[in-house]
Amino acid sequence: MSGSRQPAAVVDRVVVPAGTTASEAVKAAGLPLTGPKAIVVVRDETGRLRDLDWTPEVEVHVEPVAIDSPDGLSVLRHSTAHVLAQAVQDIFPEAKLGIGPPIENGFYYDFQVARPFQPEDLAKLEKRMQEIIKLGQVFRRRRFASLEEAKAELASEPFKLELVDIKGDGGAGQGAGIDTSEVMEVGGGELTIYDNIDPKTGKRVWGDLCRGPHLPSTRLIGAFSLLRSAAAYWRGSEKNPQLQRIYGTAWPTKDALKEYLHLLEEAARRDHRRLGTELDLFSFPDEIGSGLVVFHPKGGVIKREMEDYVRRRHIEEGFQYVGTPHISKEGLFHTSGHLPYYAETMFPPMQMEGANYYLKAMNCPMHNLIYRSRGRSYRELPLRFFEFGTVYRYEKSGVVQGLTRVRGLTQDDSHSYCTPEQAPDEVRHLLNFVLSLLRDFGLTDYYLELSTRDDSKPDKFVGSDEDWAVATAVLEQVALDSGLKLVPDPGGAAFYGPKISVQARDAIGRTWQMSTIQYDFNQPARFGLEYQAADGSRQRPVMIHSAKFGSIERFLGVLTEHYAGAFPAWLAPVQVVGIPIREDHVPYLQSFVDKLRAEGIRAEVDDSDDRMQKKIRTAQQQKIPFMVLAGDQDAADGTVSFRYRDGSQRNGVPIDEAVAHVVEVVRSRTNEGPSAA
RNA sequence: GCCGGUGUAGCUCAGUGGUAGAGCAACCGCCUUGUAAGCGGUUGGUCGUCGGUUCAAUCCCGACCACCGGCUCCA
Repeated sequence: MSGSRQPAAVVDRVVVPAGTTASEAVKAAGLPLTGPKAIVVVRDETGRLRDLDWTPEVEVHVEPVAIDSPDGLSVLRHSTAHVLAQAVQDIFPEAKLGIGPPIENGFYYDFQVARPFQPEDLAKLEKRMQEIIKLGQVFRRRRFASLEEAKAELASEPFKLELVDIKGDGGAGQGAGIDTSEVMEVGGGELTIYDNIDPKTGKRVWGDLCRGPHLPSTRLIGAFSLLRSAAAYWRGSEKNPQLQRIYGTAWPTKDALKEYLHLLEEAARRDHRRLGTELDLFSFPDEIGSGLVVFHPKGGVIKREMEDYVRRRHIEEGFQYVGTPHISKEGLFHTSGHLPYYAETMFPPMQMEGANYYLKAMNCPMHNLIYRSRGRSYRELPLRFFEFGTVYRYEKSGVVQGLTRVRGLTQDDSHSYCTPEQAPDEVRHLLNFVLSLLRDFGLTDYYLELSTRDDSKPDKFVGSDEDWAVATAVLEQVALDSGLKLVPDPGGAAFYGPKISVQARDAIGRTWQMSTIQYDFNQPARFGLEYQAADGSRQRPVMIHSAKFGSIERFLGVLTEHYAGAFPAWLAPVQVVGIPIREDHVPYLQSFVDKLRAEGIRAEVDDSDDRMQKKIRTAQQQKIPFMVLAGDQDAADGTVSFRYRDGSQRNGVPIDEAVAHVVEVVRSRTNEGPSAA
């Protein structure tokens, strides 16, 4: 979610004369030091952010950074995290400090406390934070003369000591994932603490090991809110103790905070789990088990429309539709190489006739068997298999979530077998195809991620360095050629090869990982896949895995949130509902609806004994694209009257024209409207 | 899997150590209506499951299941 971030105003550099503070220079340049556009830090000539009380020894040119710029917001949030930590230690003196970095739209701080935080605690902490902010405490940077000095001062903070020790190691051996640069200058040779000073007394009231920089004063924290608390493993490893994390958000102004909280509300309103119940789309019966969904008739309509369309498009793009079973003997997954890597996340095997059978967690091994079922010629390549393959994965109990993280899912999975020479074109073809499909469903804003091998963890990946290099280069080139933004994801590759994933932004700016394209040189070798080349020799194909939506279930969830349940007409479970003004208008509307049904439109008449206004309300709540009303007037004129979801109307439309209108909107597969506007 | 929270009617939620209530939905009537809730009535719950404490448990305790928020993980 990207909130109301605005691009930083282009500010001229200001000159800080030797021996004076950055603050004085900013002030001399006539820039604000308070208010919603306050300059809070400066960027020096090396690109490093500096506190406003930084006093360079020689004249420097610096770039003022405003509180509402991306960097300024990070500083604001980082400082707010400090205020939170101070409040926590005021109220819970035994609390030990973890780390407290800014994150997108907010911040968090980790603490070790005797008792996990309760919601009431957050309210108390917010109140204490308000007091601290009101005091206008000053953040002051202080440099430790030595590691020993730092350790002596931080003796009562075991986690901070650990961080200092890590630094003492020379910063080496830090694979465990935490960003120590948050608390200290990695490689910068500096160890600093920020003291919080009460401006009235000049006394130090609190302090925290931190690299900074910080706001000049807590007073600049315009608005903040603590959002939730949760446990988090120290330094990100489940082998370490769990600390209690408090998440919060902070903004330069109350209005900006309000706007962000509205966005969160909007996200909650769109939650597909809630809409799935309200619109009667799907449910997760306890009796079946966690993470296993059933689609109700209305959800089934959307799912079928999606599948029908996607199947047709695959066939148009040269894919051949195949089908495979849900279980297999274990040997198959040994051959493919999946079992050693994923045994823990596959459902445990069942024994039958002396063999172990696994529920399948991936489709590719079975597609490989189809490839191998007979000799293949180079003339067949690229050979493209596609299916809706339902797979089962034993997701840990704590991670199952709605449709986005399930234990049974249907992949729109394809595998292209081609020569290494054909691979770049095939990847390009797939990328264009997946983007066109996403566009067809109304997702038009995306960027790419390139997931590569982590060379420091060779046991997580199989294959030679050369093969990885080739595969990665092919994907990278295609990604670059697409012109889309490309974000690296080191270490994110599957064990058998690198991947491109498409991240799509939804209507309220959240991004979701959708399609993936993976280059795999491993499985063809493991399965001994071959084709006969033009010269008669036997050659090894490469295979390219691709899922367009990833999982049909998840994509339906994403679409539900993207459209807030108001699906485009072509996907809507009920496309038209007829609303009679009076009970005796039902037959008139029924004949209209029959005409629509003859055209394949999903239409019905609301013949309940509710009043017309109530029927409109019901149809609105069900987010039905076309409401069609008819009373005496329309019946006499041979017309109907449209009310659309957005409340707009088109009255007195002749029957045939009305039918043609609905049919046109539905068949166009437009993702807009419909509306009279 | 780990930490915390939650679990009462189809949905949203009250409630209490003495075997339960509202609104909406559903059903039955009355009303006959032109663009977001007409009126009345009825039905509906082993209070997530199992065990314990107690004369008595929906309420207290424990285990399990599920969901929510995170962490970790995500072929």
